[in-house]
Amino acid sequence: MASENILVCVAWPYANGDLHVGHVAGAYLPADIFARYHRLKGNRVAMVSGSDAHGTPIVVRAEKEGKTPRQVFEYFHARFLETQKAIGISYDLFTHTDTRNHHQIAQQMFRRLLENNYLFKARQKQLYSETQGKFLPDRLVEGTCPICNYDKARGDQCDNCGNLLDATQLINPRSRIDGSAPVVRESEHYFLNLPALREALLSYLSDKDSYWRNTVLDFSRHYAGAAEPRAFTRDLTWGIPVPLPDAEGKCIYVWYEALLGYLTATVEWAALSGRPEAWQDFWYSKAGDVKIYNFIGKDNILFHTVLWPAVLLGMGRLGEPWDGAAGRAAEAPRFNLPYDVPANQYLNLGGQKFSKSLGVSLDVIDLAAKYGADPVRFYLTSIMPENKDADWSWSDFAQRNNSELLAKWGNLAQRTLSQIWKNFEGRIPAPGELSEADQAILAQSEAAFDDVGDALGAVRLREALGKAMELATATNQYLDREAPWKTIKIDKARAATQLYVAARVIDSLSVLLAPFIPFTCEAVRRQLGYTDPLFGEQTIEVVGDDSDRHSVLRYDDRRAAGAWRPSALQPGQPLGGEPKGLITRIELQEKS
RNA sequence: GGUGACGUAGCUCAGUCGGUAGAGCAGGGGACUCAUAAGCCCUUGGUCACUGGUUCAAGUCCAGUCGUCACCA
Repeated sequence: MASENILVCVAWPYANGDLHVGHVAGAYLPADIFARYHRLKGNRVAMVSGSDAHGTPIVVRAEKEGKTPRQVFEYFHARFLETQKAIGISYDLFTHTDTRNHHQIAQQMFRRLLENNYLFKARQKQLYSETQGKFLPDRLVEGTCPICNYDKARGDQCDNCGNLLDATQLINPRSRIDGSAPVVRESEHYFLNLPALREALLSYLSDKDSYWRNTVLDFSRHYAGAAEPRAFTRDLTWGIPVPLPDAEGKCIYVWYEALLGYLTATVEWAALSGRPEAWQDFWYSKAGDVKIYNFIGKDNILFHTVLWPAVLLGMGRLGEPWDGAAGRAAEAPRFNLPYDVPANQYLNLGGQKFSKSLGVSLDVIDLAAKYGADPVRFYLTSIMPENKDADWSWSDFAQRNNSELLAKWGNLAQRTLSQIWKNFEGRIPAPGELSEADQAILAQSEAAFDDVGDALGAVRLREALGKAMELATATNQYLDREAPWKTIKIDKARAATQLYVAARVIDSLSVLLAPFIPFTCEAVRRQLGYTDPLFGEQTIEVVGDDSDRHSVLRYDDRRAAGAWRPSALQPGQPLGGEPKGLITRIELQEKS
């Protein structure tokens, strides 16, 4: 089968607060599972994301803490790198939006959209703070709600009656920064002409019925069909400046340049890999063998299914050369649009939304350190909010870990390998003739590569994990029926065959489960005596020259030897030492 | 307010073209003992949110209600 190019785009975390398990369950983990599967499958994979470094909340936080916006975002960016490494999110590149590369391409985007007439200027009324000498973002204004008279309504929405507001309608508006009263001023902005792209967007959305989630599709179509122009610029200081002489003090609206990060991160990844053109293999459709997947949370759906495709369509004839030197080729390739946007719902904690300010949070690094990355990954996959919101429960976490991950998978490897270790000098025993039962379980393990693979390919991850676990259960059943611990007392050759068969299925399982619980699977692989790893290595590196130095997460796959195919375990292979338990029991005390 | 999705056993979820509900875990019972008191076998749990409609027949289609969530100047 021809190999595919799979671009795994992951939502960009906003760098003004730590990540929590909700983020992991919603976007990063599903993306990682999916990317690992495709790597094992032998496809060309690039998984990219980064920190969203710009925008108002970072400026506000910086002002509050007496820091620069850069200091704030760099602090969280560094923590993002550690967090994602700890939980094993295998980005080919996790960068950020304040790189030279990103700035340059974002300004290119703006120019091309303007040239192609998808941006137009219009005046907009906005609240202006005279004490601060700048326009106030809606959310930084407070006042009395014109609908319900609640006196602490925010500029974008009233928390009391729930209605969306226009900040200029607020009665007695005041700045949330210094309490002063802002005035209404007109400001000129660029707007993205979505109506002009409506037909193209609806056409793009027209063939997604068979595989898009129903939480995504109808919603997107409805919005695309009624799309109005949307502001593309903001009066901001911390962002990417609009590249026009008469646009001082205006930046590209942070959402659009953050979305562009999928493209700019791929460009940066290609450059760092020493093949600067490689990004085109994912973004320009040459042979129809490219698929772009966007892993996001449900709050971001419209941005990825409508606004981002609109930008890509609008840039449309952007040619090959980013420097523009070669001009616009008449037949320049078009950008690939997202093939699938498998948006997840939310993961809550004790029925409440994750919220740092309310103390509703779970630190990912802590969890990984205390319980191991795989138990957390396993549990989060089991409850992954693919169709509806899910809830983190400590008792459920412990139960899943002890009764499923440990009992079925960890124990299966342990019981098999320890018998081999004790009775066959620590080497994979040589099988004799295979019985029907032996052949049946081996056949089941081979079929699992298709079953589990199909579900993974369709981004039905919970289902895929369930199917892989079924094989583990079947193998436990096989062992109980065959009882090699009894056989060995009367027929050692037969016991050798039984344990060889079990070890071989476990070897297959170490691949089938690897996308979900890579750390445990690597450990089993080492115990089976392999010396090369399934996956590559994640590293945090500093890249760029003096004026553009930044830290990134990278993935080096040169040693990766894993392949999505049934085990060909060699008899005689020495085990990698005395088998040890893979999973630790979780005993719950105080937490519920 | 508008749009969309979701609401099935204690928990997490399946239910394809409509034919009176399934799995894993938890709970109960049993035989074994290689294994981290794990594994295996058997088993108890459901007015499928509510109301009305279409139909010989609805968890499954239609309308409405309630609840949850997200998005929308």
